Amino acid sequence: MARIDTTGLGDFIRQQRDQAEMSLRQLAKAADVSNPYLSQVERGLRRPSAEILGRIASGLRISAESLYVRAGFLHERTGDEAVTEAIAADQTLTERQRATLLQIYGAFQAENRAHADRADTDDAGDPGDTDHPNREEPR
Amino acid sequence: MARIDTTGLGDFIRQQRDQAEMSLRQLAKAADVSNPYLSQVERGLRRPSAEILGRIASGLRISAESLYVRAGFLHERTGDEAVTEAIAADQTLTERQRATLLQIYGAFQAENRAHADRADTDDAGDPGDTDHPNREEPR
DNA sequence: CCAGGGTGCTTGCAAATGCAAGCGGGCTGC
DNA sequence: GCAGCCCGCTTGCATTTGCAAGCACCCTGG
Repeated sequence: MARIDTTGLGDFIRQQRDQAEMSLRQLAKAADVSNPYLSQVERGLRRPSAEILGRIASGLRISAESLYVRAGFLHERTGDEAVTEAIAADQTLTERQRATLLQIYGAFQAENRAHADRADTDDAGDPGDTDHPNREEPR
Repeated sequence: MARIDTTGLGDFIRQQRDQAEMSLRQLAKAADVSNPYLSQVERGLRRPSAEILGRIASGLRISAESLYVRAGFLHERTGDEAVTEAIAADQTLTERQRATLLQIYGAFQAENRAHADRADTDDAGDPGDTDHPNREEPR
């Protein structure tokens, strides 16, 4: 009983597979992975390599990143981390432009924090009533 | 025989290691990976698992993502994709703030494009792969 | 000269990955 | 009944990962 215990990853995969209403063999074929191995992965008996993980992700039509995060190969990034990192890493911007963006971003966050602090009493100004679900559609 | 040909990943790691002025053994220790194995990885003889890859990334003080991209486990996201996605997905901002940031970002890019256009005509769209891998700035 | 430490590389070997083949069981239709 | 086709799971087994130990080489310095 080599209890490898990658549970969470396997559960997640199975959950996604159920949600997509695919059988284990269907996903195995779509992901180009043998069905016995996929079965073992889903039950946490085996720890799939990154390549297999990527294929499973593509078979599930989800981003590989989410699986890597689930597998613990990539640490989850909260929204603000993602933004600051992405901006800092963007080589298409000049250093000054990056700094400007980061500054504005920080100001927005500070503003929101201040708002949140005195949330209940004073709610003048920003009518944050409806946030339109814009085109960001997870596929 | 088994020419695995993960070249590009190994070269990238060695290049980053050189740039950080670390010896192979130093990086091996920092990454908690055996030095023979790291040597083989750098020469493209072995294909490291995601876990080892993550450890190497941490030893190099670079993001794990860049290594995954290099290893072909994650498709590359150009800087602007990453930024726009991150901003659009950030739920700590109001819709208006997101729109503002995206607008500013777009303006910066347009500005840079204009600059690049009248800078020189030869450099076509090729994103130079070896220039600046996204090295995170220590804050 | 040669101990001591540095560099990277080669060599077996335990352990893990990933698969082909096969197993038991549940349906449907002939 | 039973042939055919699904479902998921178990079982060997070739291949690969990743490491401990050891090799050859280059510097310093006592």
